[in-house]
Amino acid sequence: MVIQRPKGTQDIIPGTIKRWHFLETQIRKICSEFGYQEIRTPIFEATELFQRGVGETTDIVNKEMYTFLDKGQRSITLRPEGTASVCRAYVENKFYAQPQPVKLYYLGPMFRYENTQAGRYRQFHQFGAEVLGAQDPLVDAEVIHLIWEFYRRIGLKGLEVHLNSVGCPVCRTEQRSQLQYYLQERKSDLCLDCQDRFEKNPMRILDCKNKGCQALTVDVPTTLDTLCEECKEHFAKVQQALRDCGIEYRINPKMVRGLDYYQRTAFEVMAEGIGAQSAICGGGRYDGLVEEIGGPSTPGIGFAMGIERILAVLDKQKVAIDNDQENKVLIAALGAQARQEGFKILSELRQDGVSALMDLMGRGLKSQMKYADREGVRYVLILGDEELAKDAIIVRDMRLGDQSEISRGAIKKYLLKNMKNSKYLL
RNA sequence: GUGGGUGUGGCGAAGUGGUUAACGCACCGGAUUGUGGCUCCGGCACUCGUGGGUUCAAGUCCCAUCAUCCACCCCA
Repeated sequence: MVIQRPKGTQDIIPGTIKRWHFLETQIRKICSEFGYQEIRTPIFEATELFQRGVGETTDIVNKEMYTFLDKGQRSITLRPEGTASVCRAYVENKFYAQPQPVKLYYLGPMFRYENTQAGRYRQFHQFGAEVLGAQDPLVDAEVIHLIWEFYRRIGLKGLEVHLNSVGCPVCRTEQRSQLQYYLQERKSDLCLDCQDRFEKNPMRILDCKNKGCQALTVDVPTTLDTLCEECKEHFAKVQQALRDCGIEYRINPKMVRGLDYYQRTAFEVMAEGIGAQSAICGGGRYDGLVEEIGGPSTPGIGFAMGIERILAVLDKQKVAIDNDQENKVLIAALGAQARQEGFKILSELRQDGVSALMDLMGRGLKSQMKYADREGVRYVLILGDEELAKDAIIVRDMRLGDQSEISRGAIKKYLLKNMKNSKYLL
């Protein structure tokens, strides 16, 4: 039997890699402009990092991790997200001793053992950024601004930013008791998941997708109703700063993210038309996380976006990615001697930085022309016995459909003169 | 983890029990013995996802299994 790729994985093949390159280029560019430096952390980490960082009550840790014992009996996990690793690296490399804040971004594969569906894979890719060491609400706005500007640049439209504040540990206590008090009598009407959440993580009942639970929680005290004074002020400043940089957002007091580490600001970006998995970006503030994994008390905020989902929206909105592969040259050689000579010319052109091809299948001239046409080649250099004898070569311009015979030594000069886009020549 | 749909050549897609499994696209070659994009002609299938079973006979029916798609849950 043919061996297939594992469930939920993909081969990113030449036909689509251009779109990845486009996004990767835009990501590096905007991060550099906003003052973020790339960090590359291991693809696998000690399992405990995610248990403590992401949280024991989350679905990610409970049922979605790729965990195994290595030959030294260490429990290892393929990273399901990037934030915990970045925080670990911040502590391990003593970034807290550098000027703060430390602004980092990452781009790479993540792994979650889930059932696949549209926009959901087991190996998927995230671009994320984190700011560590600053609690100023302006930082929250800067991070969202980066996201907003990135989507604008790559040409996505009609996205919605959902914003909320889930409070700090102080308001969380109040939130929890008010919520439990309110729901106490109707606990039995909640879905089974929510009955479970009632003790473990009552806040998550707020964004349960179950219709019955939603009906029961129409008037519940939300995270915004129970914010402490400091959190309230922080949230107000974040909103002011967002308005100052022209970002449209929608407050959603029932949005609670599924990772335990979030505090205060939480946000998601939603897109339409790509199936049920419409969140293309999620993030928030996690002021307790660095300390949780053993570092000094350090505020932090960040986001992650799914590359595959962005690509899905780009496809859906038919955003054109420009193609910079132009001005190719193909050498059409006829006969053994011409092939040998043609190969020499090919290598010389390549040394001059010209994007050049040659037939490698022993095709006849007609087929080589066809091949050139399909490869989008602009110039075909024809070399046969006749040309060999005269030390000449025919240059055919495929777009104009005309051709002329020139001397072998004049090839480079001819191409230089005619190729509009001279970046392909040294 | 739960529920539904699908699985025929590189891709798309007929065929629902009975001779050598249509067709379209792509690919290769020819018509034009040294010249592309159009046209015409021709070529290109060891396993109809895999493994069992029913039957004189299965791509067509049954079971299992795998993959894939969609949805729930959750998330990027």
